[in-house]
Amino acid sequence: MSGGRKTNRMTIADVAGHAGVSVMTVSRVINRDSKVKPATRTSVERSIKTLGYSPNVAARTLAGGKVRRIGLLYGNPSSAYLGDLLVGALEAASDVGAQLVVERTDASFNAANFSRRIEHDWDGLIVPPPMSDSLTLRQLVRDRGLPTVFLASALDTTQSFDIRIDDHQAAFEMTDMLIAKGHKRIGFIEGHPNQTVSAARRSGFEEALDAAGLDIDTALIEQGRFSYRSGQEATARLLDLESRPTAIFASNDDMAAGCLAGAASAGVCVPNELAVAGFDDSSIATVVWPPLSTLRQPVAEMAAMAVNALVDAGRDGLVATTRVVEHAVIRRGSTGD
Amino acid sequence: MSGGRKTNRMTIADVAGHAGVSVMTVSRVINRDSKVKPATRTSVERSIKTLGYSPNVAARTLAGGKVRRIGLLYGNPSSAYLGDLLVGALEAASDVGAQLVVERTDASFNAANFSRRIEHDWDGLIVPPPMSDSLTLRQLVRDRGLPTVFLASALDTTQSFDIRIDDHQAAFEMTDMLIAKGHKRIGFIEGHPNQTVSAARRSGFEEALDAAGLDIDTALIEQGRFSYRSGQEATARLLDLESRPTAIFASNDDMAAGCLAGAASAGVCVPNELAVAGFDDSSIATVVWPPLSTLRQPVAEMAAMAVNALVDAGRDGLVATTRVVEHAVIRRGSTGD
DNA sequence: AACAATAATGTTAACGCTAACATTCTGCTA
DNA sequence: TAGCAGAATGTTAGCGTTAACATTATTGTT
Repeated sequence: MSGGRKTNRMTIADVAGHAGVSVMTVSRVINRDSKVKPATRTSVERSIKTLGYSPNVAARTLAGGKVRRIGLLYGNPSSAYLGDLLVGALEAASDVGAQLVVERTDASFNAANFSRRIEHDWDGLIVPPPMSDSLTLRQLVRDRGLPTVFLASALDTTQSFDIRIDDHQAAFEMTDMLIAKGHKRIGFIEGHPNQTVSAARRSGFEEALDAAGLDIDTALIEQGRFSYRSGQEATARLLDLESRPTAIFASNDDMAAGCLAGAASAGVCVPNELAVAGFDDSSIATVVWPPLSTLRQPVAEMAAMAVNALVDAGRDGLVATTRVVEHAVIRRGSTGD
Repeated sequence: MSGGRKTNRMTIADVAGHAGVSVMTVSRVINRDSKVKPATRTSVERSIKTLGYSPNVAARTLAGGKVRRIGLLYGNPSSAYLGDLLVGALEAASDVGAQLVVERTDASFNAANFSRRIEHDWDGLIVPPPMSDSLTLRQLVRDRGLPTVFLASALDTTQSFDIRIDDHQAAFEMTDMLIAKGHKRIGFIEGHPNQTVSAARRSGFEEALDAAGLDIDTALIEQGRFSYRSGQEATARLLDLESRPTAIFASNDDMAAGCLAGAASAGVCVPNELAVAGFDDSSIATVVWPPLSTLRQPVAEMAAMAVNALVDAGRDGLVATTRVVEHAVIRRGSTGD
């Protein structure tokens, strides 16, 4: 058996030896201390990679007197997202030896209880949707001075640190792709009215039509709520129209999946008679048939960025900015690709 | 306020001073070591209470040489599971001051590279499905003496530490529920032939029919692969039969969702003309319409149990056992509840 | 009463890391 | 080219706790 209590896990000393520097230099690299020569930093980073080293949280906490605890609010019902999010955050956290503390919260979070958590449990916070659209929450963390990263909100703010994709542009590109395939009557299922990304995606859709010289027919635009059911119902209505759309662009994958079901029960064959596109590239996209063409946002990377931003900001606090990351149009069977 | 992280918290030494004993005696009291005179124990406990002392998790884990770093293999494509799993594991880990290290692995994992990780990166390992069915992996970790918990495998082994539900019994109960609703012709969509739970679930299904005095009609049993598509296709075949089933029990929720789609395109109304049941209570279950009746396994708790088992076992290694946890039949719209 | 056992307690050295200070390089001035 | 400021790196000393071993009480035995 493993008997020996002395596990030979990599320590900072091993890395130091491998890189031919002192442990302190390694520590500086890990902690993003500025006073390290780029060449040294690179070499140390290579050693870290080679040896598969990752810092020991307990030791850092003990020695540093600090706690690098990052809270992550979750409660996303369409929670394929959650898996990706956690994986990305966890990987980044383990690289820098931070601890991830997850917390379930619904929209009606309790501000008092929340304050206590801020006080005692978190040194930083990551807020994914739908909570990232909460102005109350944004205000609260700003007041309390808690470094916080908001994910995937289309809120137009310069007061907080946000990481998101360009939803407008993304929707534009997806619509453009459909137009390029020859579709002229494209249905659109809008997202939940409470979430800021909904409007951004819709405006991207409309701009693309406009740019292609196509009319914006409001009869083809249905209000959804980001749920499978709402997508299914919206589709039923769209397929009931005098002149049916030949494509439907749903504002998320859940609704696109609902759309597929709606098409099936209306006896409409996807993608031959109807092209369907989703948004998010969540796990549901490849679980349905045909697999959904959709728009990928790099959820895991965004989470990793959030962790790194918080860790980097440790000393000086987070500077309010919005980082817009790359998205990608993913073509799959539902649009005949 | 929250700025002052350098708290003058009580340490074990303060308690020792106050009680007039050595730090080690205090440590023994805290750790419930038997070899402490009752009088001493009482006195130390009083001092602890008086001073409001509570042990420092970081220092304990550092000094204790217990399991600190727990690997978690992921790569489950139907990854609503992943979110739950990570949340459960993360919560438990943060309670005991353990560190979670996630790692993506596909079935064709590289044994050599894996060994290195065992050597350096993990003190314990959690293996969810589908990897938990890998005999190769089981052998590997056993050889290397790495404490490992396998989740949700129906593999019949006494050699490793497993946490799972009773798939056979669970499938039995679900089937029984359908029978109780008056269904006499129940279709069954079996899981992927590579995964051990598939057979367990099928045998539970068959036993329930048997117990109710119903025939086992092999025409009503379709082979699936745990995917939406396979569920959809199996359903198409089942609904094509001379005498259709009035209910279909799919071995997981993905296939049940596919079943819903298959029913819709065949113009069969769920639940009026066909009851549908799934298995797992994954997030897809409540995302589709009607929401799926399904069988819940407490994924988050199982993950938490795994973390705790690994931490507890730190000293003496994990004793091979199988822990069977409670499942529950969840009734929702797809069976008319 | 003297002496093993055994129980109870104490001492010392890690655990892996970082703060604070110490030292050694750079590049650049005069 | 000596000399110096500042950048880069190194050294030392803990952080609070427990493992392992060392020592001292206590008990029972003859």
